[in-house]
Amino acid sequence: MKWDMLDEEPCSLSRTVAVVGDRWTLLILRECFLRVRRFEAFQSSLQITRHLLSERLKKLVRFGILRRVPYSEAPKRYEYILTQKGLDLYPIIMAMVHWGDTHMGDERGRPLLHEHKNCGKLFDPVMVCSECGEVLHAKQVHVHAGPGRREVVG
Amino acid sequence: MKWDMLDEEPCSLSRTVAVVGDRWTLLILRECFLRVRRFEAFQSSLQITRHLLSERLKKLVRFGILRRVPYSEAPKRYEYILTQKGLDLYPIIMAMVHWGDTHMGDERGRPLLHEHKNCGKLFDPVMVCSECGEVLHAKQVHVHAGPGRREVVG
DNA sequence: AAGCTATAGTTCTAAAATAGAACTGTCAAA
DNA sequence: TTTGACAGTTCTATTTTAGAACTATAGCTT
Repeated sequence: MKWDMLDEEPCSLSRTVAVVGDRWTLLILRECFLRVRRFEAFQSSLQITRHLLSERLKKLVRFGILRRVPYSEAPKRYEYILTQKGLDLYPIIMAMVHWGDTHMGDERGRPLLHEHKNCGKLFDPVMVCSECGEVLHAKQVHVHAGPGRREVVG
Repeated sequence: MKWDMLDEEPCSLSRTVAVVGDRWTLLILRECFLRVRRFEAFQSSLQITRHLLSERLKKLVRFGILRRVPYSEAPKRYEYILTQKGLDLYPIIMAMVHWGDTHMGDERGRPLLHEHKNCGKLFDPVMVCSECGEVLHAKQVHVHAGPGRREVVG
């Protein structure tokens, strides 16, 4: 499979993977959610090569996940800010953080704790059914072909 | 950064990314959740090269996400089955599917629909706070350093 | 005015990962 | 005895990534 075809597959997972399915992109997004916005800041906190950082930021802008916003004229400088489409990636990032907390921890405990401002408590993210509110488990879900399905499933 | 160090970073996202942060691994996991279990089945449905498929399956077994279970003696043949650790990746996969449904759809509609067996309805996955049950948004979450934090955040 | 620093990149070469195809080994069925 | 299914492994060519150096703009320092 060629990767430039991945975002046209009849599969929502493939299409998401086409955009955020590589290591650096996910780490860049982590920084975005931690309020990092500038080229140098991404570079020094991630130790990513400048070349790849430049590439990935362009791609995220192209897909509408980041906006490139000028913060200084003369010299022209820009920062990268999450769009709504980008903010909507939050559940993906949090699901990954939570899985890492649960299954990849060491004896030192969690690197970060998350507080929900609405209720004031430290929390874990939980995925529930939009209809009944119950916690979701893979085995309780049945998959149907939808209208956008062609030959490949997903 | 070297990728073999990524799973030792003091960051749960990095550690998760070290395991499932590449395109083929995520697509293989999609197939796992769609009940695919055998080498040939993965290969033909994904069009992945046999070399890489072999590599990725080994890695997923090594990290305890898949179990390699014999289903035939003479000739010895195995299938790959999600462990509990693997099943726990479901929220990540579903979050990606949902983002793709929302932001990467085309005029044909969704490729797949999901039915929750418990309530019988077609649903979307929603991420909520474990403490108060409210829907989570990035801006309502405050991040604290936890005990396992060293220098890098995440 | 000349030189240093900060920021945001681009360009180059070497190393690593992936694609694509062919090959191996085991056994069952025709 | 030959063919086919299954689960890989091995090989070369191409693409991607790493790592370092370089470019460009402008402010600040001496």
